[in-house]
Amino acid sequence: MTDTRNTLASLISSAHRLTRIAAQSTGDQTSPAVWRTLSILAADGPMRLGELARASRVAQPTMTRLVQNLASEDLIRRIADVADSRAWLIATTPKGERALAAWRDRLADAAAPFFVGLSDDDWRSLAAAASIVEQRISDTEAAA
Amino acid sequence: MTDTRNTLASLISSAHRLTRIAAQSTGDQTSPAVWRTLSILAADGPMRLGELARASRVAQPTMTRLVQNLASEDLIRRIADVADSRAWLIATTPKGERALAAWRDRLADAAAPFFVGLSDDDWRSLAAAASIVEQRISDTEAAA
DNA sequence: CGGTGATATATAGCCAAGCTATGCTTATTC
DNA sequence: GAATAAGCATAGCTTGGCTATATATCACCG
Repeated sequence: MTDTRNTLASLISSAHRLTRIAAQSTGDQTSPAVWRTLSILAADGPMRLGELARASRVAQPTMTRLVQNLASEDLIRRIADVADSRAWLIATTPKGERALAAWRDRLADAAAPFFVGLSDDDWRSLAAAASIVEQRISDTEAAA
Repeated sequence: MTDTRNTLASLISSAHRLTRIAAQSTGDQTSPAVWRTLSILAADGPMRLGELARASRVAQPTMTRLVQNLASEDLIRRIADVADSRAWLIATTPKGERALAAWRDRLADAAAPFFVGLSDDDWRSLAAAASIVEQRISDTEAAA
C-alpha cells in the first residue's frame, strides 16, 4: 500500500516537472491548456463545453475562455447542438488538428535528448505508464 | 524511432492531464509551482536561486517571486552564500518539509481512486516510469 | 399554457504563474 | 581601478485558474 502511494506521489511529481520541460524546451509560447484541450477533442471527438471542462479538469468558465481563444484562432469550432439550443458542440478544425500534430512533433524532438540511451525495457515501461494513465484519466468522470 | 516519439508525446500529454487531476482532486489551492520547488529542494538539497530556477525550468524572475512567497510562509529559508555575497542559498525549513510530506499524502489519497485494480505489472510500469523520468530530468542541466 | 426550478453557457473580477526587459549590486578580469 | 560579467530583484504584461453571478433555455407540473 505504502508502495503504491509513493509511486503515485513520485509519478505526479515527475509529471509536473515533465510538463515544465515540455513547455520550455519546445520554445513554444502556447500554453499547456491549449494542447490539453485540443488533445482531448482530437481523441474523443466533439463534445459540449461543460463536458470538455470536466474532461480537462478545469472549471466551466475557464473552458469558456479557452474555447473563445481557440475559436478566434480557428483551432476549434462551435457547432450548434440541435437537441439543446443552450449548448454547443466543440470540435477541432483541420487547422487545429494540424497544429496539434505539429506540437506533438516538436515535443518529441525537444524531449528526445532527455531520454537517449534508454533500454527497450525502459521504453516499454514509459509506453505502458503513458497508456495506463491515459486510460485511467479519461474513463473516470470525477472522483471527487 | 517513430515508436519512441509517440511514446514521448503521449507520455507528456498524460503528464499534463495528471497534473490537472492532482491540482484539482486534492482540493488544494496551493499551486503546482510551490510543490515542484519544494520537491526539488528536498531532493537535491540547498541551492542557489538561479540553479533552482533552472532545475524547476522556470525563468529566474519567476523563481525570485516564488521564493519570496515561500519565504514569507516560512516554507523555505535563505542562507547567505559565504563564497559569493551576490547569491543566496535556498533551503527548505522543517515546516516546508512537513508541508511537502503532507501534500504527497493528500496527493496519493486523491489519486488512488483513479488507479484501483491495477495489476502488479502495471504498478511496476508506473514506478519504473516515474523513476526514469525523475532521473532523466534532474541530471540534465538544460538541453536547449 | 404559464410558472418554477434545473441546466448550459457567458460575464465579471480576482489572484498567481509565467514571460521579457531592465536595473542594481557584487565578482572578475585585464 | 575601470570595464565586463554574473546573480538577483523589480516592473509590467499576458494568460490560466478560480468563485460568484447573470442569462438563456429546457423540463416539468399544475
